[in-house]
Amino acid sequence: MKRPTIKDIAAAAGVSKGAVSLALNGRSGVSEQTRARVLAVASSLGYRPSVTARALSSASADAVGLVLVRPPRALGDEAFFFQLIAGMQSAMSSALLLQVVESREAEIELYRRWWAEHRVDGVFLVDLLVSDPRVELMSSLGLPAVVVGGAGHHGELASVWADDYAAMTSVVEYLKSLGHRRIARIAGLGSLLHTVRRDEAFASSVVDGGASGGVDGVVVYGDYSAESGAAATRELLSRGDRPTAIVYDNDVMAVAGVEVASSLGVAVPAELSIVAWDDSVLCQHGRLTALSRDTFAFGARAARALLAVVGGALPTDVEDVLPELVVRGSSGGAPGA
Amino acid sequence: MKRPTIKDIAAAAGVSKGAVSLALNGRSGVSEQTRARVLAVASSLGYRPSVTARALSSASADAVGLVLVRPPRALGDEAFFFQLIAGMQSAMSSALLLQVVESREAEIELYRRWWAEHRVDGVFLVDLLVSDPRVELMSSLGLPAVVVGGAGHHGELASVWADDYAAMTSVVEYLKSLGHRRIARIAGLGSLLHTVRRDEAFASSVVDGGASGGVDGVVVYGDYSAESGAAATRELLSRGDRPTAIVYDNDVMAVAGVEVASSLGVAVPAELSIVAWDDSVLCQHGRLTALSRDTFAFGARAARALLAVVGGALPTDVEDVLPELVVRGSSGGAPGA
DNA sequence: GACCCTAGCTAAACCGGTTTATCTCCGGCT
DNA sequence: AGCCGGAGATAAACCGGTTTAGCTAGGGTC
Repeated sequence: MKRPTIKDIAAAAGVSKGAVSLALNGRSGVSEQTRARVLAVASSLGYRPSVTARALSSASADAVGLVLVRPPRALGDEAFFFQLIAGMQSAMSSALLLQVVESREAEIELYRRWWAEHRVDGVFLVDLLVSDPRVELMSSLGLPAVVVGGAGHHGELASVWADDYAAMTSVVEYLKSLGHRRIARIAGLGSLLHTVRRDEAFASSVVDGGASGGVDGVVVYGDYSAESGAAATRELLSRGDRPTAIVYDNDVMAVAGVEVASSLGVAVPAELSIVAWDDSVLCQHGRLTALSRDTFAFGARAARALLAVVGGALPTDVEDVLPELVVRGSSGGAPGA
Repeated sequence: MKRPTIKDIAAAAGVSKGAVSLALNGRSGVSEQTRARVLAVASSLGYRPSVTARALSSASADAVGLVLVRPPRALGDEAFFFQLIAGMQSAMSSALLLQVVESREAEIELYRRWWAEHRVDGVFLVDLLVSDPRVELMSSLGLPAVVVGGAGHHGELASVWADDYAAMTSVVEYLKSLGHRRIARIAGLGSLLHTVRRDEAFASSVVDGGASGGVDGVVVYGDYSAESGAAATRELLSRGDRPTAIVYDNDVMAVAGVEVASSLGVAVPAELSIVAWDDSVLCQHGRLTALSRDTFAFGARAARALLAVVGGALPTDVEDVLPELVVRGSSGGAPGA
């Protein structure tokens, strides 16, 4: 009652192991007649190839990898990643090898190992850094990879990204059009590429003269946690010339910001407009104006891109649809405007 | 510059492959002197064993599995699972093989395959059903497994669980003490074991005479989605004798319930008290009274239990701490009480 | 001195596939 | 008739480990 192996099929079909392998993989070297017989025997025996054995002789591993570098406890609140993972899975029939590690060094070591052992066919690269060493690593290893969320082109790698620059510009323009002249930004980790992109867009559209003239823009950095969002908001709101609008880099920080504002007696949106990046159940329920994108679909797109690269396709850059600003109750005209 | 294999070490240390294997795995059959030499050579060469090859010869696979049966898109909003996964990872050094499938049959097929190929050392079983076929399957396969969240004892399997019965009872008692006499419950999938447990506890404590006497209790089933929570709430609130308190089986449905209540002009908590199961950022920000437990720690505990079973320990049942009711703004005295 | 046991090691089989080298047979061409 | 080429198949090597059978040398026992 053991699961049948290629050897059993060979015996049952009266051919050699090698012939069975060729037949099953649709390669030439066996007659159509033999191939048909082998396939028949295989299916009648309920044969399923062993991914483990196959991986050992340097073929497909039937899995792709994702490594997240985070303090594990902080991860659970980030709905973004889970949405992304769910989306990836929806477009893949293979399994996802997931591991959370503490350091970038451990991450790199893991890639080396997984690839050397053919445990994965390819990997997703998230949280791209400015001049990220992983890009070079993938090329030198020859490990198929897709950069997820890092705008622009990265060496020889495929990437799937959304235009953070344009999105940030649209948010600032929206706020300016409402009469805001002191706009703040509570950013995420400054080491991440997309943070830098957003910084650039923010800086550029803030100083941009245009019809509305330049405005005052200040940036404070957080780490996506509610605590850091609250602290940053508190700092901004306690200034003499406090901003009339704040753009947050994620939903958790934005929600924390709303809390702080209300506890300080600052009315939202009458005295302070709040915009969150990345929509979620949290924003929907909190009625937060948010930059919304379909993270699930984004994940699915990333998975398809990775499968293509694994399949030998030339790496391409896929731009996701532009995040759309969903206006809810947390934003409005500037006070006195 | 290829990664060194056991063969390279053998050559460098001047012994056979077999001796190297014995030495590295701390097994008897080699002298301490030889072992030391082999270990020295191995570390100087930066040797890392190949999990793939090792798995093939029926040893450790250095990974554990988790299969989720869900429509993938619905998954992303369930912070619970991601918290759980993050917690699991925090207590494991091995990777997690994660796959989302559409059907229970596919799930079972996956367990068979993963185990036959030694792709995993063990699996987590979540969303336990009433008389779940997986329990029997694990025993017959001999696949180490831990039941996560299914109260009670399951065949020969280890389990990690929280006392849903006691928790539900405490919620109902709390509501009764506030004067509520018509209490409803919006449950999750009726096929899940923990739903049944909560049903039993709910039914029992609702009819329980005690000091406060019996109360009216009705149960409606949802599927954890915001839509189903909203629909169920709408149904309950449009009844003639609408409940004055509703207990939800998860956070997403509870939050949707708050929305519906306010859209129907039913004041929370003045006219309707709402209690959510499983606390989350969502509940915290929505100021929902919720049954809170540390899902992250729960996941970590489950991981440790699985590692123990994989390591050959006798399966045990570990009871998690009792979920604690965190009272926030969504619950209060019954109207007119 | 014959016998047995054991520690310490080697050679080889094995896990379940893929891949390469080799062998045979058959047909076509000159 | 002799030679070549290719199709179809097989045997064997290989991937990187684990495991078992077997060999050798040394020590203890009677």
